[in-house]
Amino acid sequence: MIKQTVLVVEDDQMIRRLIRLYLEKESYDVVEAVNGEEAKQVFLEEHPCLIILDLMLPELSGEDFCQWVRESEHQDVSIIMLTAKARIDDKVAGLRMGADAYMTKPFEPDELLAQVEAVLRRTGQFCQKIVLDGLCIMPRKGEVLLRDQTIDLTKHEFNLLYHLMQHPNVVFSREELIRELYPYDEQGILDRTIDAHIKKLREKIEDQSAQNMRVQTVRGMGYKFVH
Amino acid sequence: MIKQTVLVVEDDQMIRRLIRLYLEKESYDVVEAVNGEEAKQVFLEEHPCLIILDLMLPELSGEDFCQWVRESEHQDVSIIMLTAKARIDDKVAGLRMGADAYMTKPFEPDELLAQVEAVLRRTGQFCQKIVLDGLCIMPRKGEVLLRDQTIDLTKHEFNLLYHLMQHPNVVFSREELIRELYPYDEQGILDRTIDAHIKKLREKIEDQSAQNMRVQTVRGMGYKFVH
DNA sequence: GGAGTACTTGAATAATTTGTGAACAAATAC
DNA sequence: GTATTTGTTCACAAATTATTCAAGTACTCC
Repeated sequence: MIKQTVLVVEDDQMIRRLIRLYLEKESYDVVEAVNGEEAKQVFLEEHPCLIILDLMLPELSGEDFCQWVRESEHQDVSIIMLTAKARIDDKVAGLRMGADAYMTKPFEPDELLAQVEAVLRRTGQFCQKIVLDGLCIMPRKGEVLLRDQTIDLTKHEFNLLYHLMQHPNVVFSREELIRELYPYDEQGILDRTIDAHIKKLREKIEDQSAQNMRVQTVRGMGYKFVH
Repeated sequence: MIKQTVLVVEDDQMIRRLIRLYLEKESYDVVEAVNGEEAKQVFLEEHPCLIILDLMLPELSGEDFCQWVRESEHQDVSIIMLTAKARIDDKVAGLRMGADAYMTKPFEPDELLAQVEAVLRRTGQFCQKIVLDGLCIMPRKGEVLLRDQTIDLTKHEFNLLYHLMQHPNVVFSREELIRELYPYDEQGILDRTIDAHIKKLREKIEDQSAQNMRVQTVRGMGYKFVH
């Protein structure tokens, strides 16, 4: 359920689709752009973990887009360059420009996946997020966004929400949640304590306008995050 | 200045020497091993931040050494695989085994250097500088500029800031920061010590006029550099 | 509708977490 | 070797968060 978003910037629709299919099979979230200008926009909206970037683009070249990313707010995103050029100089230039890896077309999808995996092994954990119904939790940033607005949660509220959002629609007993929140010493914590945390969590993440809550009580069983 | 040791594991003396020369020209510290067994020993003694690993080795194969490293205490070291094999499957297997990059012989030294740079940039040992909100840190020079003014940081303050700035907005627990600051002997260092370093760091890098600090406390979780 | 159980809630209290200055220790420079 | 800088711990205050309790509300099953 934790997804990593990959932005594919490629003007050839067939290749874009191919990459999307392979990535989705490995359960990445895929977003696309067909040129550099569109890529900028999508990049700012989606904060992808990884960009797969064709260098030959209309409008704004891959090189320029790469440079723009490296000067941007989220300069730490990973970039895999993809191009028909096979000359060493291009590869060196691409890497020096800030790419993490460089692949030449035609490429084996398996090789691309292996590259994606290798790159995300290094950087992936920092940009993981779960997005459900306008609520976005980013475990490594310790941040929760409700409709793009940051909301402050305490440690236990955060961990509670994170655990529930990792398994939407699954009911967890209070006992299980206690074990989750107090990994070392859960003894003596009462069920009522979980109720109290759920209450404070709800105050922060529920819209009172909505008829049904995100975190729902399952009478006699526990709580679940519905989606 | 952060010391960067590269371990070259390669049985062919000429290639080993060639790589050493190129790396030393870029002022890396180079250590060598001619087979997997020797590589283990040197690895444990020198704690390199990068391994350039030939796969065809006597005694203990590159694959086995790679696996051993990934199961070891310092499993996060970067690995660039180097081999005469050019088949896609080998490349995929190498990357899946935990390599960060894969190069086939014969290789262009420039390309190898570009790969080294790209890999180290990603694991945070290389980059020339990180600039965020008027604060610029240059790891190779060991220098920090606040609005173009040099500021003096102690070793720990520097490493702390560098690690936080490498991953802006990511929360690091005190425990993680201790591991980062005391890579070989973290035992017995208290959380309070990190607080003390953060305090002194803040005195040096925060403008008291600004309402929110660059280095922020995330209660119950740790610290992060916000951007 | 009533009894019984399960959940919610707000307030009171307890516990934890962080900031801070001072003291001591260790490392480095002179 | 001494002086200076840097690093670590300690102790306490302040702020925040966690937990429990008790009373109130809602739900379910007869």
